[in-house]
Amino acid sequence: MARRSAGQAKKSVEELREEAEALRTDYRLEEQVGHMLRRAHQRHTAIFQERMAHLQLTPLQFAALIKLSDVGMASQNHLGRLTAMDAATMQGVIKRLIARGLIERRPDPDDRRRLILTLTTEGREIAREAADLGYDISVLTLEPLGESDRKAFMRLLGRLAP
Amino acid sequence: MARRSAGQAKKSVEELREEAEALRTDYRLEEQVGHMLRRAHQRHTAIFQERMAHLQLTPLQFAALIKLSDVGMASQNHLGRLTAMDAATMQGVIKRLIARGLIERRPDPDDRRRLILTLTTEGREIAREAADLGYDISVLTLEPLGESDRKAFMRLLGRLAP
DNA sequence: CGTCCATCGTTCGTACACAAACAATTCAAA
DNA sequence: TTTGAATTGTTTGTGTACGAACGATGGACG
Repeated sequence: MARRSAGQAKKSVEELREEAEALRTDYRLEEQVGHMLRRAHQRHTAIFQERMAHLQLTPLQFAALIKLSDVGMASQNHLGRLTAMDAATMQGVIKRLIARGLIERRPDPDDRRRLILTLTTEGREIAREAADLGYDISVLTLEPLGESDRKAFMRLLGRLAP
Repeated sequence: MARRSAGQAKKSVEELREEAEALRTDYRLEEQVGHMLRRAHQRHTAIFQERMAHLQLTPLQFAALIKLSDVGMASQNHLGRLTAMDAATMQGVIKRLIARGLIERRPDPDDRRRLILTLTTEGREIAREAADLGYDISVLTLEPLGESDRKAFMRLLGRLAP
């Protein structure tokens, strides 16, 4: 894991200083997975924002809409798990979608803890339209890669996002 | 019950329904780059948080610290560009690092718009310690991949984060 | 010399992201 | 059957993320 120098008995101050120096410039931020993942994600959301501008949907609102259209209905927490959002984040996302009239929320008669979410008619329309754009956005995001690189990347990325 | 006859002029209700179904499930959220990038990034920050817990550094605070230790000194906007943060985000990150006494800020005598950032002694120490952990975190993040897959992934990811 | 334009840092508003604590409810095990 | 653990949704607090507008400064141009 962290760099360890080969086992030697004693090290001079010089050697220690040199090692420390090497260690300092050795770690390059722009080559680290985390930083690159963040930047790739930044680029993707920029593309997303641009293509989804006229629908005024954020990536998370989009995800919730699409997923809800898949499963028909779901409780808040359940939809959150399906879209990889925690309950607190879901709170805000759903609130805004309800305010826009794309989603409806009603209590579950069988379990009074639950709130059942469904799409409104308008929500269904927007979801359909958005899914089309979603496809374009994915293509644009992967544009810098050739066909086979694209497949390879998606396969590997899938293993880092279990 | 629905018998599927090959190529016919008219389509049965069954067939139309099946097509619609196929179309609906055609766009699968969990297979889209954006969603997977987001989840991979989530996983990485979880690993980061865990390993960096005792230093109490967030990924962005870490990035600013490391980069500033690389370049010695920088204006806020400049450091922001080096770490891929916009000016508004930088504001908060720097504010918290100054509050913790890891960074110092003083006006640039040559350009009165600029604020020059430098590490404090403690900031330098923390940066050094954090860089070590940074290695571990990168390794852990890429752990699900084998050696050659790791290299391939980083190469491809680099093209999506220009 | 003045004017226009870019850059610097700041603030405001919106939207994630998630830990932590909470009340209400459900469910399982003693 | 009653106690206790787990689940559901909510709120609070901290920290990104970024568009948009702002005042102050600097530099290039005619």
